[in-house]
Amino acid sequence: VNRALAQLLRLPTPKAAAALLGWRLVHELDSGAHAAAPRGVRLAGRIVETEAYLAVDDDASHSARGRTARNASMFLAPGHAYVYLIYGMHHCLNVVTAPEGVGEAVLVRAVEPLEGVEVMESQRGAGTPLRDLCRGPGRLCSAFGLTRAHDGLHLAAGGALRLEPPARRVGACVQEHLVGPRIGITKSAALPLRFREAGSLFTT
DNA sequence: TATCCGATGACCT
DNA sequence: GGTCATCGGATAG
Repeated sequence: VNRALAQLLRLPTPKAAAALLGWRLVHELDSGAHAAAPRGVRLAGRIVETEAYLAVDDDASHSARGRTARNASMFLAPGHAYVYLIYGMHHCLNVVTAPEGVGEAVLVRAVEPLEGVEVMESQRGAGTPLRDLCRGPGRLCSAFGLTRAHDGLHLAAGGALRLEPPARRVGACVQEHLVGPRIGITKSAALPLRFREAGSLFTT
């Protein structure tokens, strides 16, 4: 459906992770689903931090020990969402990459809030600083209302949850990104597979 | 069936 | 910088 996204997701996963910086994550909430959103609301954020998880030589990847009920969507075709529960209480959103059957994905670690900030605040807790609304994979899922119910959805199928290309304004595309080790893992911890926008105030 | 532990976040000092 | 909440998947027995 989205040619640019399909093309991006054909890149090797680390390159795709870097290229997703600047893209927008969009979630259109059902009308009436939230008190603060009586007519339906569009939540949107600009991706500023990602991590790549690979199918080979990556023990930190959920796909490292094969396909299970939990990680099945990681093996779907590129563009699907892989959403999982971590530490029994937080959710994390991944964008599936690599051809169908190959378990690779990009973890979306942080976005810069663009639209629907009031609803994000209501879902994250009143008084949450703007900078903290979507800084961290669990926080952004909380702000966007993402759960296992969104696991396996396709992000370029015109549904409520989708990715949209960077806006055509100066600075919308990420000019420069920083590369470093991934966060919160113990296995394959040294691999340089974390990407964040240089200078962003909204990264972890 | 039991045990271990994680791609985290909130709150404390 | 440390602690803890909280739970389901993976693995071992």
